[in-house]
Amino acid sequence: MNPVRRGQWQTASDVLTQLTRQPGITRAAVARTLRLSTGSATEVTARLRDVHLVTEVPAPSQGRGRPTTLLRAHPQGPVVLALDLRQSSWRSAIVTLDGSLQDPEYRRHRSRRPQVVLNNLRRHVEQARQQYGDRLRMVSLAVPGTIRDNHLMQAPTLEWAELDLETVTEGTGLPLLAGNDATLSGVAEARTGAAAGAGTALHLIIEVGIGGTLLIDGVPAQGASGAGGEYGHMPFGDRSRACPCGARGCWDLEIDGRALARHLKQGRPDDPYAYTEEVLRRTDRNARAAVTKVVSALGSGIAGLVNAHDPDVITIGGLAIPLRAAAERTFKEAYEGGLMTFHRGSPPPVLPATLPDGPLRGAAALALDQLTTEPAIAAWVAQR
Amino acid sequence: MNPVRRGQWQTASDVLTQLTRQPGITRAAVARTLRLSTGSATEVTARLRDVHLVTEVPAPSQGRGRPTTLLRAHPQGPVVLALDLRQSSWRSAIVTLDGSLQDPEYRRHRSRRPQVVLNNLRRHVEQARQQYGDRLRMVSLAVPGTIRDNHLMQAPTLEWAELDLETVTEGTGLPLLAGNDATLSGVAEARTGAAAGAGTALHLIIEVGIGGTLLIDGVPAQGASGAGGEYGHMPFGDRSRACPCGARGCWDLEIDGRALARHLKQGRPDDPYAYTEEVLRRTDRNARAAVTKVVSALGSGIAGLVNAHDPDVITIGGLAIPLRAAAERTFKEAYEGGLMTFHRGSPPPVLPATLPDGPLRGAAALALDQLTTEPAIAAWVAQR
DNA sequence: CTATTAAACTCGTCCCACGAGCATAAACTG
DNA sequence: CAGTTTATGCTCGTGGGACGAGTTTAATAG
Repeated sequence: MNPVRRGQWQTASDVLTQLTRQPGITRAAVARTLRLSTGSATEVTARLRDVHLVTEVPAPSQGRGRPTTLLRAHPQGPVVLALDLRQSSWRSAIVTLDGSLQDPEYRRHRSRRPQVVLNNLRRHVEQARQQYGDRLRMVSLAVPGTIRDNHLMQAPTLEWAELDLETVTEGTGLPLLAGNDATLSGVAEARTGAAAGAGTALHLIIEVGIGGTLLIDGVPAQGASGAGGEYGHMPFGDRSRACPCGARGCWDLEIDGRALARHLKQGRPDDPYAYTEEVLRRTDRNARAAVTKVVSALGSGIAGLVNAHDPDVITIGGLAIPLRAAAERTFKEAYEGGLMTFHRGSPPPVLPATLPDGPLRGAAALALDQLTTEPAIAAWVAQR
Repeated sequence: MNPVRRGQWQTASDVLTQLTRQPGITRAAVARTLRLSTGSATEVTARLRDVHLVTEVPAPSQGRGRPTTLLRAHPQGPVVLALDLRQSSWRSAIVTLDGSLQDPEYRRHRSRRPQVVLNNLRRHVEQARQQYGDRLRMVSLAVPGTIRDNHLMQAPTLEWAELDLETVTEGTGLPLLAGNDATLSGVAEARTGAAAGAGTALHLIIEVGIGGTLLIDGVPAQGASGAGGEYGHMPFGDRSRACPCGARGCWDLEIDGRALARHLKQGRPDDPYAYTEEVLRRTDRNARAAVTKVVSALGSGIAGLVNAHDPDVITIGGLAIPLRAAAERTFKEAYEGGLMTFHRGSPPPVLPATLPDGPLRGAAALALDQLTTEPAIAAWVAQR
């Protein structure tokens, strides 16, 4: 990376960051929020146009005054390939600087063997590389498992062993950004979803076990190697229970289908996700009691995390939404009861997540963060 | 705050930040780490000299070549008043941009009544204001309690009720930065102590209960209102036990003198800190067993936090150091046993904190962060 | 004393943010 | 419909400051 002249592209970088964070923003609005003079705004947009980073389209007029323009990603501008790997399928999209998703794809796995799946992804990357050439700058991948330095460490739902994910971009020279799906959906919520604008947000999602992330100004606390956010493996539960993760008393074991089955005195369900949905549909007393216990464990755990992190807002996703809905009162009691007294006056709201394609959007967002840095812009300009 | 010209004082700000983070750094070293050309280095230091922000003293020569200079805070440069309020005393120091502490003071409280103590602090602030005039830019205050927007919410050791701390700077127009002492000592450790250089660090300190903070690149995760870091109030403990904080099953209740007393079937000690030291001095079987239980709760709790945050390093302070030392083996087992399998290959090190005046230094560091921002520099220059 | 080395200084160049003044495109107004 | 109001965009002169090439300086090594 060549040394970039200090201050060069500084304002351009700020403008592009605004654009990714608020797609569809007008040029005048950018100038206002960045406190740019109209002269600077003219200049910086002209420069960004010249280097094929943005285009402008007339904005619908909003009252008096000369109408402004909407900033859009340039049709020959840089793009990111976002991938979302799930248990039985994967999806992808090409993402532009204004955060819009193009060429969405959805494919079911024919085989779930890691090599086969990764090979399919690699072919997809190569194809995008063919189609977009140098416009494709980065590949971002959401995975339902613990990620550490672009390696998959463990993936309970996929049932894969440790694995190097960089094979996906091998040979293309494209940088890869792999991340946990729960973390990435948290990023999406914190930027454009239910936690938009929050300084500190906590995102939690139940599928099999519970995952999540702490977000500070929209940036996930990923830890030393990117494995942060494994809230399911904090010892909120019964120490006599061993968790497949290797630890004991994990919260994970108290809040998903496995916990429900245990309360209902049944064996470990094959598919804890489907099993949870099943139990939620039941109306009998035993099922309700089991759900209540799980919801209580959920609420008090969240309260503990609120005590620790003091978030502005908590977003919950996956099964946490129907679980809470099935026992709102229990949730409220467990949540508020677990808070330190001074939080109870106005407990931070626990909101359902709103973005269905959260992991994909979050993956895209983190990749776009890279593209809008000064060095990345300078590299893009130099290469043209 | 006037709009500051974009990019103005950018490099100057970077240089000053370097100076606060590595006191005693040479001009040549700054230029290298910031990748400044020698021309820019000459220019920026000249400018900083002109506005009384730095001075240079000849550096001891280190081999061949023209000798460089050490950057020092200018004798007429801006300063911060750092205050560290403790249970039975308070201390203060004037801190300059190179992080050196001047005019250290140490006073015991004559009365512990909040109004009296705060009044003494206020008088001290006024005195510093007299002495330093406009050079004094900010007051930073470390408090052993939960802080929220410069209000003290609860302080178990001080036994104070809710309180507005801004009375301390009232009438002076000086900005106040109040923070929890454990959080601030974490800042100090992450900048110049045992966790120096860590991207993600976790700091935990046991006095009465356990406090701490998560630090990302030396910046504490303070949460929505600054009350983050109350790790003692996560439900790692027995849910049947109510905590004075209002919640149940708090970790706090498992790792300090109160826990030891419970294990030893004694009542709540008046001074849990002194009580812990007492028990640590005992060599009888009961005492050892009680300590072992507490150390085990400490180790497995830390493991849970490592699972959640994936820090590079954990620093422990206060009674956590002698407690662990009293049962190293138990600690290691509880800690490593509580980690997710993939962390066990190289568990993040748990290091004793090294800075005795951590809260004071951390308070100073956060205040200096403010002083070295571009707007603050511009304001300083404009005012002269 | 001379060569070597690392760092500082000088100066021309260029990028770009800003502000003042002017131009423009819409919506109101009578 | 013509004039007014309003928000925005454009032009251009100014100036700060980062950079790099070339030069100078102050130390050590031999």
